[in-house]
Amino acid sequence: MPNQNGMGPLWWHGKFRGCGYRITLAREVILNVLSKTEEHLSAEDIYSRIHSKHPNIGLTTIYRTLDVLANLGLVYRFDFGDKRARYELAKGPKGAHHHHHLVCTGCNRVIDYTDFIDDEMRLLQETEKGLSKKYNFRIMNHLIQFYGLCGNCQAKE
Amino acid sequence: MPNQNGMGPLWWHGKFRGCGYRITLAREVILNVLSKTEEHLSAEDIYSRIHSKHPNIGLTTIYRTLDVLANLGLVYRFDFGDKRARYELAKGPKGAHHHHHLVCTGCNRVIDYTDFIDDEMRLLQETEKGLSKKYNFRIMNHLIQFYGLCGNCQAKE
DNA sequence: CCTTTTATTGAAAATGATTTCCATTAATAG
DNA sequence: CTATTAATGGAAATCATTTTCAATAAAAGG
Repeated sequence: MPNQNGMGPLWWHGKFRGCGYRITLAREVILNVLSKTEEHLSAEDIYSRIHSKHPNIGLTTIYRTLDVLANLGLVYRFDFGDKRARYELAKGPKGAHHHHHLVCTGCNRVIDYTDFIDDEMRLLQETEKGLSKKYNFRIMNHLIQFYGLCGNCQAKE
Repeated sequence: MPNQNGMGPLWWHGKFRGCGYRITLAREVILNVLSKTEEHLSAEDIYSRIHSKHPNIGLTTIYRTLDVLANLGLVYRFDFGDKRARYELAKGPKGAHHHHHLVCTGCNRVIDYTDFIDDEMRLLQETEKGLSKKYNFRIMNHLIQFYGLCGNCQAKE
């Protein structure tokens, strides 16, 4: 039985192999960083966190790996308005809580929220069903974000 | 009385002046292009459409104007995954229909939909109210997009 | 209408995140 | 263990967007 969180064959190895991708150190390390943080890391963020321990892993590889991961659906890519892509594990071994984002347009801070998610999901599912049929569109994913000013940035006004 | 759609002082002149911005030919022309299309134009798209008639309006000005317009809330900026910002008039003189987007990840085509918008808006308003209070966040805007494959791209699979 | 103030502009150069190139390395099949 | 070929890193290239800076032109005040 594949291990769900610790040592041994990791949960994502199967998916990787199934798609013809190889398991490499860089990929292990990158997924490991992502699975250990709640933050929304950019490619360079990941590079920095890795570099001291793995000086031989280049930034290019990080970009490439994030691309693969996003294509496999293991990682979500977001744009929070700070001119660089930011990434989040789609679903950790324990199944991360589904959430959406509040994005502060003042300081680019991002707050994850799970409130109202159930209502949102219910509506989204209905909407997706309706839209799929009407527009002959196979919906794979959705994005919901709220933009505004966080407490700090409101004070600065 | 400011004219709502034709000649004379345009609906947005007041807002512009009020914020200390000047009314210039470039801005007139750019807003005019945006108000006459249903498409989601990029800065370069606008440049192309303008250039033959106004060869003296530079791309830089278009970027700058779109920035001003977005800051004023007259225009929305979107990322549909084709590596360039795309713009849409927030609300024409006649009050454009509020809508959201279906984005095809295969060909980057975008479909505007208005279906379910009422239900969405109702939920969004409740959610916004709750989130504003809980996180002390002043919500100014939201983004909802669905990603998937359009009919054409499904066929190509 | 004319002058002054200063926002706006265009062209060229700079920026910076992301990609591409290509020779080298290493994961996997057999 | 060897052959096959995906993966890698470093340097160079891309390319949308910004910045710089001198020239232009709105708008305000006579």
